[in-house]
Amino acid sequence: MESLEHVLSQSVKHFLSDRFGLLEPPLEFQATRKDFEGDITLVLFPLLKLTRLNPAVLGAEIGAFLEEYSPDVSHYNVVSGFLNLSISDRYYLSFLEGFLKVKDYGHRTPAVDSPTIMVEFSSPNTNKPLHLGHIRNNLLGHSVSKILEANGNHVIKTQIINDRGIHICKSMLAWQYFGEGETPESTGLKGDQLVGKYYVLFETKYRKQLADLVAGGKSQEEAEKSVPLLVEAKQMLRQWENNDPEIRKLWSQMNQWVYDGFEATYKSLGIDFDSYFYESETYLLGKSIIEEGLNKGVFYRKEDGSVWIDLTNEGLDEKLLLRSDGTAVYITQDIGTATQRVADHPEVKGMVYTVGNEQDYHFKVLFLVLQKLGYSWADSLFHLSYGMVDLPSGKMKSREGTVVDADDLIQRMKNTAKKIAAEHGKIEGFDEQQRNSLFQKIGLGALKYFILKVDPKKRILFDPEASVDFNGNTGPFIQYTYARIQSLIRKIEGKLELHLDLSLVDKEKEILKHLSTYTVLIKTAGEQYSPALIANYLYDLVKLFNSFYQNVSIFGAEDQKLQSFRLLLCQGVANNIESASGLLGIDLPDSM
RNA sequence: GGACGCGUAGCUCAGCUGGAUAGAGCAUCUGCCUUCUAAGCAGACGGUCACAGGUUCGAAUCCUGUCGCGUUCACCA
Repeated sequence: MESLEHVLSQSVKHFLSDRFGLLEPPLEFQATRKDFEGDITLVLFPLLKLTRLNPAVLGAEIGAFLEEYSPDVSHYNVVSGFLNLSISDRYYLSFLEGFLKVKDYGHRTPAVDSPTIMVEFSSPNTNKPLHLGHIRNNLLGHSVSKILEANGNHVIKTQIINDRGIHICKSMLAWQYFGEGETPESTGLKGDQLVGKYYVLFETKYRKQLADLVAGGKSQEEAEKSVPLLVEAKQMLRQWENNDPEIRKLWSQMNQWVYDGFEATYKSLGIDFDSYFYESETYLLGKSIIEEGLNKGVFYRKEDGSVWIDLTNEGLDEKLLLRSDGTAVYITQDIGTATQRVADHPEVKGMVYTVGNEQDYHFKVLFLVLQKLGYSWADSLFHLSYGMVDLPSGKMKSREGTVVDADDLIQRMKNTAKKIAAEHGKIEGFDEQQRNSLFQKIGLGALKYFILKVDPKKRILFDPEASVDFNGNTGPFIQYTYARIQSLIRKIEGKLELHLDLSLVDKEKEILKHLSTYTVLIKTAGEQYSPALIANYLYDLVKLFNSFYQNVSIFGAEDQKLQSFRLLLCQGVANNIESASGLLGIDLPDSM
């Protein structure tokens, strides 16, 4: 179905062309403001100069034309420079008819030849558990994946796991010294929590040794270089790089513990991946591409042997790509990983990197490098950059123990859901399993919505003391509305038929108007990689619905036709809540 | 110092490529459960859209400058 705006544009263009000879007139439609009569408004200002008419006259001419020739326009009024058009109820009713016919109205199903986009998110280190920052990353990446799918793309969800380096050696070393053979099984701890415990222990012991050295008369600088634990950790990293079997074995085992732990967290977040890349397998990649770039003259070599790219023409700096000793730096590896991904998945046409905004500069450089190397896919790279999640006390710092642990937080959200549900007392008939599933849905719904409703590029202030709200502009509000509708739907007897010759009240029409913007919303959310737009849409929808629900009687409708329509309207809203919530990864309960 | 991002009600946030009197939630205060789920609805209170210029019929939105907050500019990742 063509959008209303499109249909009206065509008519108005027709008119302006016949009447004034205007071929490409600037037409700007917007929703009519509440205080005025009408549904959709044409802004006349841009047309005044071109037609040499004053707004009242021009508005009346266009309005009269539409009223006569457009079946959708029932009447019009002109207020200052705005032509307000009232749209017929029939239009909205037939819109609903079409809306109900398809599942996930407004979403496009990927076709065989649709583009494939790789979305990277999460990408954790393997030395400690996930925290609140990762939660934002995961929720964003996962939601954007779904939004891109809804826009008709194939999506491969992936991550690059930072599984090697000094950080994991620290955990390994501390475990060797102090672990006494502890395992997730023996302690009952999640694997990532266990490994994280030894990382923290390493840091504690390290600082103790450092302090002792300084107290023993060494300078700070000298001491930092000679702390025995750190020296050993570095030694361990060298052994790892030399493929020392013992070290590799321990490394594999501890990483596996961490992966199992991460999977449990992903599972409770409702998140999954299609492919995994490991830094241990990709960190050596990229060097050959640097050689290529040298040959092409994209890069240059300094006297000491290091390789650089000059980005001063792009307003950036000169950037190191390969150390003078020939070893790779961070970006070397990223160049390698990107090309590896396309080698593994030749169908990939674009990539999205979900990484915090502190790496904005890095990705600018990376994308420029890849473009200059001439890869066809390099123009379709996007850094999904997001703001930090800060605490009232400032930045989260693992060293100061102010990190909000992901598993803890999820558990706390569930507990809050449980507490509030108990206060409401509406779940008497639920068995244990139903209750748990409900608390899970609501607690996580609250958390996901809380994080996703904020524009990705803004930082989020998160106060762990002031618990996330469950009233107002929240996930549970949306879930609650859905549950209310399900309760209505359960009461339906017989088959519902939609008649198009009804007269609608404002509250009904407002909902239909809102639903009719969904298709454009999905497109915009995809273009802007923004789950926040979906969240805000959902909130507006649910608010409109609740106002309708509380002010218009559904089963008390005057006649059968009207009752059927209202129930179908509820059905449409429920379907739409389901579609949109799905894009945010928010699950919906049938009752709560 | 250069670059990038942000600055809207006491707090947390919306405000699309400029459009009518800047919107929600939380908090505070009023009403509404004998009728479809009150995690709700109806309403009140609350704003020099950081500041100053500019562009124009019109600016929270675009441009310039200033201030504030954050990030970044490593042969770290």
